[in-house]
Amino acid sequence: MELLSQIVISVNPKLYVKNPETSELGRKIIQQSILLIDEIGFEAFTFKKLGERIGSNESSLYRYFENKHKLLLYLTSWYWGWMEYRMVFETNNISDPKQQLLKAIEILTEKIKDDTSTQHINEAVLNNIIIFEFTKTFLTKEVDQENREGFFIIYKKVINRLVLMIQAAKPEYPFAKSLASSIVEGSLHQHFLKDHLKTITDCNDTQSPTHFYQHLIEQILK
Amino acid sequence: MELLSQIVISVNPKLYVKNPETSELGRKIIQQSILLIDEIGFEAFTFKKLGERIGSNESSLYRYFENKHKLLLYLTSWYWGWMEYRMVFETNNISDPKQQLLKAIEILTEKIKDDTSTQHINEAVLNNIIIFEFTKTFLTKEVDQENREGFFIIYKKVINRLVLMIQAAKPEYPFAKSLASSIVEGSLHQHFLKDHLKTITDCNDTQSPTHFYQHLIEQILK
DNA sequence: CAAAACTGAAAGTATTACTATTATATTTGC
DNA sequence: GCAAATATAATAGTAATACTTTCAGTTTTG
Repeated sequence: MELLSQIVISVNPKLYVKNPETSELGRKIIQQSILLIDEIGFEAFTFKKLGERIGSNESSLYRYFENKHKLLLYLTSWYWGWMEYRMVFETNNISDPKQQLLKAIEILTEKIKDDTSTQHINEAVLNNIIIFEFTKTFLTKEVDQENREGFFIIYKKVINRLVLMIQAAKPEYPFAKSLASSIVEGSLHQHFLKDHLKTITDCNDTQSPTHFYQHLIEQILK
Repeated sequence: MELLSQIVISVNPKLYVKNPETSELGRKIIQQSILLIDEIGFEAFTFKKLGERIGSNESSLYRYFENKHKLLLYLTSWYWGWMEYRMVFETNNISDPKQQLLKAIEILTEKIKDDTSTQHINEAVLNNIIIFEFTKTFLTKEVDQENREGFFIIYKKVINRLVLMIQAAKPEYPFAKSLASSIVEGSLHQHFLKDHLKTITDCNDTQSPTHFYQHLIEQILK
């Protein structure tokens, strides 16, 4: 589904030195970093390699992002901002709380296959990066400070929107927050297992994490 | 609860160059690496720092482990081996499938508070490391090869034991594997959120991840 | 008691993750 | 249209990381 030909997601300005959306080089950094991180993994990814790939000098990239960790936080924030936008846009015309919740879970847990929303961001590849790298962005010794600086605020907003939908569908359920965070993190995990540790998941080409979590929600709402 | 004063957990020999259980230096590496990784985090952890801490040379540590990633795989394998042992030991006298399942979930999701089983391994601190670092051991580009080499086999055995218990309690449930992997990974995640991103979990000092998952299982078994 | 195995000390290498400086190119504001 | 400001590129440099190698001394063991 085509939402808007050119959507703009705003990301915490503390994550960049210079806003990459304001120049050609900045957009190239975003576009190519997504592809390069997907290809070689975040550990092996360096600004030097990215510079070589886009025909730019390493030092120029440091004028946009302090370090590669901040760049990854930028990419993941953009992703969750985009997800929040889709979540609001695609559920606001559904009046039945249960149906709205099921739709939100579909949006949050399905694999992204298309690259439609923006020129320079390939959302399908970015989704792969989220599956592999998102968890690592907060499993660090700096998490408390970075949380205080608001680096995870968009992600928490997404979770809290899901919490509200769970509460609307079943007000007496006592673990709405834990359930919401479990679903979002858990679906990334199930996507990973489906591709790499198949023996400990039921998910495959015919049964997606979306089915698992929608089935789970049906049981809980009963 | 005291299981055995000296339990021995066997770990895939491919994970080490020389078995650390066979020498004083080896046991010191295990003991102090757990404490140091917990203190400074795995990213900042180096063999040089560990060497300084235990009064040994960096090069000596490389005679036990190829690199710090393998050392972390060793520690996490030991942990899951210990969990499997506890899971079997503490549930085999429970005949009711539902009660057995609830007990297994308790063991797998509760925070480890004591350090009772072994001389040189502090299980409570190791549990903290698992919460912070375990997910990162497989979210790498090398996961498929390392999986083929059997580096995650003990973890998969733990999940599969839980799968069998879910199936015994409710044979018609269609997502036993995904549920089992969700519970184990998810409880680590909930423990993390409880300490660092409190606004997106219901877990706290009075309500633990164990309560959340036991409540969830009750709903599913209905 | 000699050989083998283990440990420590020191030095060396390639890479990473930056920072600093200077030169050049491009944009913009008047 | 031109000066000033800004952006980018090129180069060099630094400290730390993640090892590897060599060699010497010490301990274990058959």
